[in-house]
Amino acid sequence: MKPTIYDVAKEANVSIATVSKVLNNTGRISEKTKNKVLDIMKNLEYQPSSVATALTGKKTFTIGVLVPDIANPFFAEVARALENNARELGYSIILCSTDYQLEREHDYLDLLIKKQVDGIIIATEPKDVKKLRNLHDQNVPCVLFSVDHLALDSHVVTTDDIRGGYLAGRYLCQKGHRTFAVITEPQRASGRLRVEGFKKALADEGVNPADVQVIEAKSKIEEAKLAANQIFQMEKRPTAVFATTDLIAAVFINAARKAGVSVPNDISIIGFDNTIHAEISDPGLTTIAQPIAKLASYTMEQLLDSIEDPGMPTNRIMLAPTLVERESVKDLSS
Amino acid sequence: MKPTIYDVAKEANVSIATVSKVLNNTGRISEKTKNKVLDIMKNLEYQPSSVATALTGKKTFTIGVLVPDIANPFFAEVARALENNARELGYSIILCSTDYQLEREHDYLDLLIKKQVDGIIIATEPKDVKKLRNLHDQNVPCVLFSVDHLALDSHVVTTDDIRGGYLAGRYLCQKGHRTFAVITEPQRASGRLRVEGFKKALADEGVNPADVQVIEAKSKIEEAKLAANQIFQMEKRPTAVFATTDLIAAVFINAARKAGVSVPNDISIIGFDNTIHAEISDPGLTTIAQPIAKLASYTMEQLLDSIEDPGMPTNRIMLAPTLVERESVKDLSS
DNA sequence: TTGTAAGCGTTATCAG
DNA sequence: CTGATAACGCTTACAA
Repeated sequence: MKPTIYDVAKEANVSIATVSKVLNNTGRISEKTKNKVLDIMKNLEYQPSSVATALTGKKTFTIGVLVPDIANPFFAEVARALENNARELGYSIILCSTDYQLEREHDYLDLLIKKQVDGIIIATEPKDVKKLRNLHDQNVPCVLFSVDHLALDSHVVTTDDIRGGYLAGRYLCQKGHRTFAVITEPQRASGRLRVEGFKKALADEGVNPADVQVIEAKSKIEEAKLAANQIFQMEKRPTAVFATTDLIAAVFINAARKAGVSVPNDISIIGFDNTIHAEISDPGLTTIAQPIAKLASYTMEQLLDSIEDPGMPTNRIMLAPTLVERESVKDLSS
Repeated sequence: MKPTIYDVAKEANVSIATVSKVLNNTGRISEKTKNKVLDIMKNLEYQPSSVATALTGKKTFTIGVLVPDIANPFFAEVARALENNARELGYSIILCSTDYQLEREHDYLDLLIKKQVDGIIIATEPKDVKKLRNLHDQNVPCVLFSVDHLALDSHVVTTDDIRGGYLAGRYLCQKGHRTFAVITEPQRASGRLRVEGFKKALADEGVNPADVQVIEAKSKIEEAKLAANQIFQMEKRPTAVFATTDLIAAVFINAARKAGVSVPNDISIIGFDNTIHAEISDPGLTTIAQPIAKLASYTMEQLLDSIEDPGMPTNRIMLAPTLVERESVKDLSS
């Protein structure tokens, strides 16, 4: 059996209270006994049980992270960033990948509550407001990551999607483009916001947003391929395309090659997220980068703050995306 | 505050023992009180604290998963598969991404022990045998996933890498190829095994394995690019290349295009892992698929079994990979 | 400076 | 069938 605090106490001829105190550096204890206890702990390879600690101390130092799909490169990056932050702060992460299924999300939420996690980070599109309200009522601190929902008053840390779309639109216009198509995920609020920002940029640059052809596709290979081909067959083919995810854009590039359309010579494309797809595709994909590391650290900060002070006002933090220039957009202006 | 078993008991005018019994369906209790208690639990939205349960019952229903990098598509898939299995079996997963750093691995291992996880799945290359022995001594069930180490006698579930390499080699030979290069990760044991199998296949097909040019590269974009270009500049350029990861192969394909070398017309390539890179690349990458879902379910099974019976003999399970044919290999035989 | 004892939310063993 | 009560490993007043 693993040694307990009692084993250490017995071996050191002190009480468990004393051991506890040297463990937590609380109270006052003589250097001598302190060292003795420390020594013995080392010898026995004593590790305090955080289960027991949690039962008394009320904290588990564990937080739950809900993502729709950990195999999606964006969320994988997110998970890595969050986990990194958590580790540095002494927390560990229970990973919950809902596979876009509401039921799993519910199950996980219940599970996390049972496990007494100190907080929850939600990166799945909030469909069931009730359930989330529940969390709030149960005093489980919770922050929404890169998703938003006005009906909820929980903390939110997100990329400024409108601005991201705007950046994409403005960039394309500045490169001399005037006719556009957009491929977007209709279910995701972020997708809609990105398109909104995109159109706003066009308007500001004097292009009629109504002329933009919007095609809907989930961020899956097959759907993206279909959407791409739809664009190649248009009679008035646009000179530039805005895809609201890198996966869609990467598939677009390959589909273009297959259709005998050259990127960026015949058609330009800009993506969103700056995942590995953008880096690996050929030509390299110009894209809007979400500041994942920053998002993650702000998220953890919000979460920990509201663990400390559950009554704190709910902030909505919106971080600016940036444009990463590669080779998928042609300059038509010169 | 969240309701406890005492709240339920008081409300129902029974003892906590009774509540506990209806909760676990143990002992005998009248339908009537049972229903009463059940009702009240529902009303109060009572969730038993699994922290308290863990303290008595000795099980946390949590397992730790160590991966080198969750943002690597292969490990992301692995995490998803493991997590899926775990969820179905009532376990949750603490995700630990070590970023290939030994120190982090140590820290995580200590953490997991403190958290009293019921078991640990290790998918990182075992560098420090001592630490793992420790786990064994501390009676923490543990299974190695897709890595192996003869010095360890823990459970192992892995792909038959030698066979995978063999499949790749045989396939290329059957397609009429006779001159080869290999790009492999030298640090990973799996990389070495894959190459070994590859050479074995060549030998069986009458090709001298000594003629194979082996180039080393980590599975990173930059290194893969370098390795690819090295091959394009060879005076005796091979007709086929075996890359021990899909990422390397995907980068190779793009580098080829940039170098004016056509895949598969001028040179053929075969990858390993069947990640999203293989699917998305153009041309589609012929590759060796690891049976991730199966690996995951066997792993969980081994782990749970050895949680039940810590003394069980340590199995080494090796699952067969399969070849997934796409368009990156040219048939030279006809 | 150190020790005693209550309490955290369960489970499990006995009695009743 | 139901209820006291000890035990799990630790923290934290409060005593000594």
